[in-house]
Amino acid sequence: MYALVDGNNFYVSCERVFDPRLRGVPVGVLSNNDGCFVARSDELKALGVKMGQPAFQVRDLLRANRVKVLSSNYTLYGDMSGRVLDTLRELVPDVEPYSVDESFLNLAGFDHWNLSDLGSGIRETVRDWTGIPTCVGIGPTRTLAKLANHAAKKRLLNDRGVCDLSPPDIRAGLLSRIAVGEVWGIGPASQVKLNYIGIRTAADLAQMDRRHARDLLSVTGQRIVDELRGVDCVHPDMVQKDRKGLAVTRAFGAPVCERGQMDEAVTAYATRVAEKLRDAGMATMSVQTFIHTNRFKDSDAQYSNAATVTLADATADTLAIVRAARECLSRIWRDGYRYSKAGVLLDGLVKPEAAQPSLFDATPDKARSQRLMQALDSVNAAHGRGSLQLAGAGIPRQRQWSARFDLRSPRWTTCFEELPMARA
DNA sequence: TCTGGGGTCCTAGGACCC
DNA sequence: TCTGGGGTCCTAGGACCC
Repeated sequence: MYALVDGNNFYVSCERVFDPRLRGVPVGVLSNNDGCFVARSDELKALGVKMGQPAFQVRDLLRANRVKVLSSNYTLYGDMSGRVLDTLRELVPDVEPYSVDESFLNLAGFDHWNLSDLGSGIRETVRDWTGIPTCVGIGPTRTLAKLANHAAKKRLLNDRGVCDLSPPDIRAGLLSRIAVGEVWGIGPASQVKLNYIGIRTAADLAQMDRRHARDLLSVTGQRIVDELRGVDCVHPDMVQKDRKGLAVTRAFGAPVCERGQMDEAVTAYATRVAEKLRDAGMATMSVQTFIHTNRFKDSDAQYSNAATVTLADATADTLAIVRAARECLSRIWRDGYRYSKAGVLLDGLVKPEAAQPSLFDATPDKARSQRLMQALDSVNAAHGRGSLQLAGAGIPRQRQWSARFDLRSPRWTTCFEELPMARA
């Protein structure tokens, strides 16, 4: 059996832990650049604001209903996510983190427990220890646990925030009440295909011929059918593997029209992605840079392009990655456009020790590079990210391209200057 | 005026080889 | 009119996830 524990409106709940004024009122958290809603409280959902909806489209609604709108505070959410994970690990030995707000628990060894009670206990403990409300779904496979979690959130069986689909009869009844598009792995495109042949509910999909599912939706579809029937297929993405790629991509706070500005942005993104690379303990063989204009502005001339540099030697050196990213940019840059976004992507990551050395030893002084990167990382760890950076990344306060976070809450848990104050 | 970011897997098709 | 066969590897693009 598996349980899926999922934070309710996670980003909103993180904000509410530290600001009681946000409780009981409509609250929304915006994406980077204060663009789209990425988290909504129940009150905001009730007003009809959709996931991913651009904020400017609902400005009047937000004002009329005095909606509390916040920029995203990823530092806070990351820290709270870690606290929830620590709590879960106190309760169950085998925890598989799945996303910032979701974890699967492997309940092997809990056979003699009442699983509903176990789920309730987990909810209460997480709530008490971290302040984060969750829902718990339980089922024989991860796909069914995920579906159970959906049912718990929508209160399809009860309003206790826990849904246990381990009894087969309850499972069969519930699956027939859930649209096929709610099943984990069935997105809009697959849903259209399935509906077209008369498959509308999760129960219909569970009864579908496996081979037919494979023809229609590839092996992924076949796996989903098996999982819905209770056959554990261990989703490949659940197995802890080394990361394959890394990216830093950002929309600009204001359009970029000058090469110098773009050079700064690409340098800053490449610097950041190199930090993430070293943090993951990996090295990269290839660096890609892309730039594009605002596709939503029909009145603007459109341009989009990307270039890739393949390195002779796997590296995690900021200088080498920045150099490659800027070389890519010089190949794709065209004057005369209003660019809205750029990104630096690393692909084909390798463990540094497993990297195949180049025949021509392109980086003869690896030790020197490593010492330099260690020095860079330790200064930035001690004094905050960006304390020590390449001159080409521009001066932070003068970056016209950097994203807006006008409504960001304090970093309550990770920054001494921003700790919450209590008076007694 | 204003429309996110960062991942994974799968498949088809091209390049290349003998 | 006729224009090998059968591999492998790599990449781009689609679909999906949160």
